[in-house]
Amino acid sequence: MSEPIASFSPLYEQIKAMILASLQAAEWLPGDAIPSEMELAVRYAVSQGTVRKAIDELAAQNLLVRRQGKGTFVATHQEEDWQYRFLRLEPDSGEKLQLKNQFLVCECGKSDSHIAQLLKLKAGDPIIRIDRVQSYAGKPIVFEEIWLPEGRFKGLTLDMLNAWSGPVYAFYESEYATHMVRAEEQIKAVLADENLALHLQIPIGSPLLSVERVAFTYDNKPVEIRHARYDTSDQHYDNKLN
Amino acid sequence: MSEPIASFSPLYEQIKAMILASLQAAEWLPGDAIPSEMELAVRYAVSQGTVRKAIDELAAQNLLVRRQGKGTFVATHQEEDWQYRFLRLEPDSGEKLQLKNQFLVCECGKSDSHIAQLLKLKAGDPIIRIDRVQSYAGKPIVFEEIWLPEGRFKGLTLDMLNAWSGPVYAFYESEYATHMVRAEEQIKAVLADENLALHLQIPIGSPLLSVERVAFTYDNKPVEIRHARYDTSDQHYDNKLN
DNA sequence: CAGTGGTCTAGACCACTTC
DNA sequence: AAGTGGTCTAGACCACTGC
Repeated sequence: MSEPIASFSPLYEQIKAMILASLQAAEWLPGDAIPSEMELAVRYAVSQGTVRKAIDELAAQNLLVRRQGKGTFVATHQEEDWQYRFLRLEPDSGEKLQLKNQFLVCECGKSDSHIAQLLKLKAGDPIIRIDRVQSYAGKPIVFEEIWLPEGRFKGLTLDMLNAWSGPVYAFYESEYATHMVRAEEQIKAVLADENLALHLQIPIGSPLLSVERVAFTYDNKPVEIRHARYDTSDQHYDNKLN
Repeated sequence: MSEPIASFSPLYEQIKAMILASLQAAEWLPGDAIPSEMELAVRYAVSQGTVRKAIDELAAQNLLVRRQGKGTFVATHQEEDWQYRFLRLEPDSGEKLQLKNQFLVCECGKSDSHIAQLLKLKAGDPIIRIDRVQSYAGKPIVFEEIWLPEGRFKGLTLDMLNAWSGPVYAFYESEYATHMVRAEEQIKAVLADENLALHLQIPIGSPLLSVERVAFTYDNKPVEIRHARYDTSDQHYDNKLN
């Protein structure tokens, strides 16, 4: 009888947990429809309203997408309007940002202690390091370093990346069954060093936005580190506060 | 019979609109409890569940705060944990940021066309301009210019600001019945000019985060412009992406 | 027309706060 | 014990999609 510590957990939370487990277990894949509310209600032996509340919250977290008349779908970075869901950079003009990708480096190495800690690995664990430049209107405006745990992204090569057109998160999804759910960014202002100046074709000492991102999958596991530098001469980082 | 354009509006949306209207009309003030779900259900002649859904969404937007057993309250910037709800700056150390305020300027003038446009005024309309510096651990790290429409903030003086201890948004709330609901920020990297270098006690040419904010009240009306510069040597702008 | 999600209701009961 | 929000149910009906 001793219901210990966590004093009380509503039914819909348990349903949420079970749906989440199915997502983690890849029982339903990104883009797929999950079973209807009625089916899930039967499966979990609860009322439709309870399933509904569970799905509502998962949809609010952007893990699921509801489409009236059609069903409820697993969120995917492949979708049109999801393409650059985590990108907050925006031209000052208000136009839509269209980025052109160029991958420069993709090599395997050993992680230093900083990256290892962020990815919850041990220092020295094998890691993939990618460099890329992104251009807008012919001008390079983003230089980005990416670190991935080699275990989850075995066999990744520069050629695969350059063959891919579209967002990197869609690539991870389709090639490595890894769906990014959320991310945390830490932003600073820095000065361009020689290397950055070269890649972004700007003078040394130009101000740049430094954006360090950790991205997470379903189980809240960090699986990607990014360190981007944005040239914000003609664009800005856009943020809504609620 | 001609239900025109907006084809369909659920009941709870209409309830939301009516609650919002009461908030705008200051029928319930920040910090106050609004009537119970049952009372509202009677008032609007709908079921409790419908009122509930309306309140749920307003609470999700941080306009209302639910407290089990106590009631539902109008959100306020006076609350402990709401003090710096819109401030995303955070020490790299992970400690809690404790800012010390110093107001430098508070003067009335005429708005230029840029500020006027953002505040939806006419160029030349009277406007209040405030400068301040904020320090952490004895070091000045934020320089901020603030613009307010003179109409809504009549009689604001430098002395009033310096007499106030606490967040500016709590001040607006208690002195000018103006509650901020959301804000939009545009962030860039810039270099410190002579003036900024002086205020932040850093070398000219140091990299700074430029943060331009527009803050809105209930009716989606912009009522405050801020242009802040953050020294991000030992702190960063923290952002969560979902 | 059948199937999906979306809205609305009415009622029971639980958890938390206050008196 | 009374009052608040929180959970759960069962059932009716509406809106949208696709066959």
